[in-house]
Amino acid sequence: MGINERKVRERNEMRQRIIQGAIHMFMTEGYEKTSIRNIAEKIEYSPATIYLYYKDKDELLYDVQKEAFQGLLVEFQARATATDPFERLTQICQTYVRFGLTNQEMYNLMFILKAPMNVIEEQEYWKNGDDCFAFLTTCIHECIQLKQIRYDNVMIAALSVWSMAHGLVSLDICCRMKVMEMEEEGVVHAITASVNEYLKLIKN
Amino acid sequence: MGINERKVRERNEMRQRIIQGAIHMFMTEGYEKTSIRNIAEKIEYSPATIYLYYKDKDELLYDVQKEAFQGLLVEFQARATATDPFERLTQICQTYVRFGLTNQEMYNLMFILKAPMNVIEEQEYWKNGDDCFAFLTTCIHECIQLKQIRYDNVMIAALSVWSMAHGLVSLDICCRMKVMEMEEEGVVHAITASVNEYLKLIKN
Amino acid sequence: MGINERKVRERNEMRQRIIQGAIHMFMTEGYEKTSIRNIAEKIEYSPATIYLYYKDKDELLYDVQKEAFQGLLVEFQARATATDPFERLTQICQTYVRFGLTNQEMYNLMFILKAPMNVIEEQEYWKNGDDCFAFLTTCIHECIQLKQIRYDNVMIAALSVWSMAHGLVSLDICCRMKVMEMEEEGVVHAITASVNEYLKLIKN
Amino acid sequence: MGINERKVRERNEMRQRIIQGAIHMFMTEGYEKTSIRNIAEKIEYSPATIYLYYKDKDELLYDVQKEAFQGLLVEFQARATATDPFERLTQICQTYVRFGLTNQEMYNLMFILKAPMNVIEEQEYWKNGDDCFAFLTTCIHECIQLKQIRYDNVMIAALSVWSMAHGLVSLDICCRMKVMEMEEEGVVHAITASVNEYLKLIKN
DNA sequence: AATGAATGAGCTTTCATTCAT
DNA sequence: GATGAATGAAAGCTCATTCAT
Repeated sequence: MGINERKVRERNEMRQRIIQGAIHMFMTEGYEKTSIRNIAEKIEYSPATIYLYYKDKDELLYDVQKEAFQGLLVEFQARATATDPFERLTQICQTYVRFGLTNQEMYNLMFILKAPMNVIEEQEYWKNGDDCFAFLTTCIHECIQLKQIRYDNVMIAALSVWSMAHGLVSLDICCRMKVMEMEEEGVVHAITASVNEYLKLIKN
Repeated sequence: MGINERKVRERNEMRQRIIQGAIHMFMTEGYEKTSIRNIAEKIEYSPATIYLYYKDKDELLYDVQKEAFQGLLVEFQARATATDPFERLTQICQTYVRFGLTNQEMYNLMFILKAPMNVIEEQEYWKNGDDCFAFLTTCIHECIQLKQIRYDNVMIAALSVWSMAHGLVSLDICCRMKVMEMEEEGVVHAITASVNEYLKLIKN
Repeated sequence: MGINERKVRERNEMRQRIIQGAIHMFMTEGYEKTSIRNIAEKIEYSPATIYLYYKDKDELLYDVQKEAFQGLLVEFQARATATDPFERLTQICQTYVRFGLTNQEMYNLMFILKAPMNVIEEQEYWKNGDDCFAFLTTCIHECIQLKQIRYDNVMIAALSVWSMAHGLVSLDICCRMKVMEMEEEGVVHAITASVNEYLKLIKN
Repeated sequence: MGINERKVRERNEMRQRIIQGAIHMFMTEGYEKTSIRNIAEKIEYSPATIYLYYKDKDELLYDVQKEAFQGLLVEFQARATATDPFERLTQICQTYVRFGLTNQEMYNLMFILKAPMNVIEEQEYWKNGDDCFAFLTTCIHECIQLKQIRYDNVMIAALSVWSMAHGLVSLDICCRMKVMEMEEEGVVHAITASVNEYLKLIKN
């Protein structure tokens, strides 16, 4: 028993080391320059070793993404704690945007890059995003039941809230905010304002 | 004068040829498989020739992006023709979403990919997206003046509308809709519904 | 004694398991995709375990080859049973060709691939092929004694018969029959015809 | 005109350089250790350069094989010059065997290795081996017309002669002659003897 | 203006093998 | 006896870019 458990633990520790190496490469060098070789070098193992833990690069990226989502969930649980559903929804939105803007490379991997999605088979759904999405959905469900928001369909409401937040964050990350003649500071302010306006709009 | 004009014209014609080759590669093979070599092959010139017209790949992509935006503008001008500002806003949103979902690779280049944005210098703004954004802004400006929508700040309103639409389209393109257990068909329906709900919400 | 015998038996059983795994890989995936790792996976042992039973890959292949030769010998014993030597020679040739064409990957290992031959030291002879070759030689010896064939030297005759059969089979396996403009079916027919013609030629 | 011709010539010269580099690697290091990188290093070019002249490794090997066949054809033309068809057939066989035994690695590439055959599309035939095979076929055709040999079908006869010679040479090259307890010298003698015996057998 | 030729740098992946446990 | 963990070495291949002509 103990021996098996140790083995499993060690295996997980190694996977963690790889994941952390990948995250480090992402954050310091960006996605483009993150290769299996680079990650291996970073954690001081040979490239071949990584293939003992991951079938291919996409699988590794998928796990890195999973890790990133756990980070977002932790943020949600720490910052979106209000008992009032609508108040909590506000906190969720603010946390989401804040997370995206401060962890741009991770956000990229979580919501924009295609690679990690390749491991998801046809007809299957995207498990990594599950818990965070459920966190949002649950909250919205409560909002609707209490008639706090002007949506009646949970799915549509959840998708809308998420899209608004994602739209704002991703346009910024992908540098598209440069259409507007604004300072960096102004952009962040506009994003926040837009989220708040949106929340006001949907409030009953 | 005549000679110079001809030269300029010829130069532009060649640039067009390159751009069209790139667009063709994008649409038939996708962004990942679009390399300078592939484009050159497509238009039956040597890779080196492309470098006579573009400093590097990013500059070329920037111009392809510009072309793509002209396409979107044409769509706007053709489909968002209502004289009533709010009605026109509705048409703009629908056209945008429709364009994104039917030209995914081009949308990718226009709003998601980082590469073409590298040419924009610090402090400069993003000229390619200009006209399309102005089209939206103008419309929203009118909506606000006629008090047709519940926003009062043009910038915030424009950013919000755009973000909502972009959020929906890009989450789909980037396969993130897979969190929700929906058929492909259902997804498109949900996107449309979300846009419509949003327009209802902002309507005065 | 009993203990030692059991150990030897167990060791042989394990070797058999490895060999059978290798054969399975050969036949289902072909030689190119047969790696130590694949074999180990197939028999559900670790790659390292194989090295407890075989010094290196070549040694393992040598043993797989030995097994394959036992298969050919069994075929000879089952199908080349005529008491008349020349008739038996005919049966041997037909069995050989048939075996080669229906077990191409194994034939490759037995008669073409270099790897398994690396274990044979200088000055040593090739024990794996021994029994099968003896089966042929014995038969030819009888043919010569009864003056049924137009050869007088057993070695030369055996080598000739073998070479003719091997030439035909291996040219087919190695795709060299493609010089001739023939259908797949025609090729098999030509091989059979060539063998028969050869037997007619050497018959006294 | 002159310019184009020079370009074509230079291109062929480069291809020759690559081919010769490959041949050199083959002969000094053997097939297994001949990689694109190795060849590139040998001729002091970068690996990428080779891909300007050959689509992939198989295509290069196909061309090396072509070169090797030209070498064999030259040998045929130099050594198989008798006007009497049967005599010429004898010369062909002897030349073939001699060529195989003295250029073992090239023979391997020409008649045994699978890689160069991958470029041949389904339904197509193997052009590289064409001329040499025709040289043999023509000769046999004449033999048959003059009733010098005991075969009546040209194809069967050609295939038989070739198979006998190839069987002898390839069994030697692939070290299978080690079944027989013979010195290296004895083996060569046995091969020669077998060819001669065969020729005697088929002679009318 | 156009290009043929070339490359440095990089990629993902696979393999036979070793060794401490 | 068995293995999990690890790796050095190598493979084929692609790309953006440069430069002499």
